Amino acid sequence: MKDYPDKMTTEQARMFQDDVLNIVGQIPRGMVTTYGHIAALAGWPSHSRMVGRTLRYSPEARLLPCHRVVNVVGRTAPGWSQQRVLLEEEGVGFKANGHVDMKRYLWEPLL
DNA sequence: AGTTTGACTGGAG
DNA sequence: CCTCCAGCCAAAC
Repeated sequence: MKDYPDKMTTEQARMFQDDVLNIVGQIPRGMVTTYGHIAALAGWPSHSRMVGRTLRYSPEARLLPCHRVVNVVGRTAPGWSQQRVLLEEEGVGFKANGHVDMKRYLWEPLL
């Protein structure tokens, strides 16, 4: 029994990236979600890193609220200080350590 | 075809 | 709370 997922085909990778972008477009204003949640919702729970890569390099991501994606502890993306500003503008609160207060602002997409 | 690289994650110290 | 560190895995080298 396979207890690990199959390696992605390039076709599956393409679909995964489409799903990621669609999911990001659904994050409500003033909320955030995580790379892991998005990967799981797209059907590949172990591909959180690929979610990050998709948002970083996909041109379409520019048109989406990708600033609403943070890591599992509420950490904003490395080298993108504007992300915090954008989130605070829509009311997302940060803790003293510079992380999003996930207790209040995490949006968990319905499966 | 082998190695390195991350917008990641969970756990250890 | 913070800093490694191992595991992760498609992509880029």
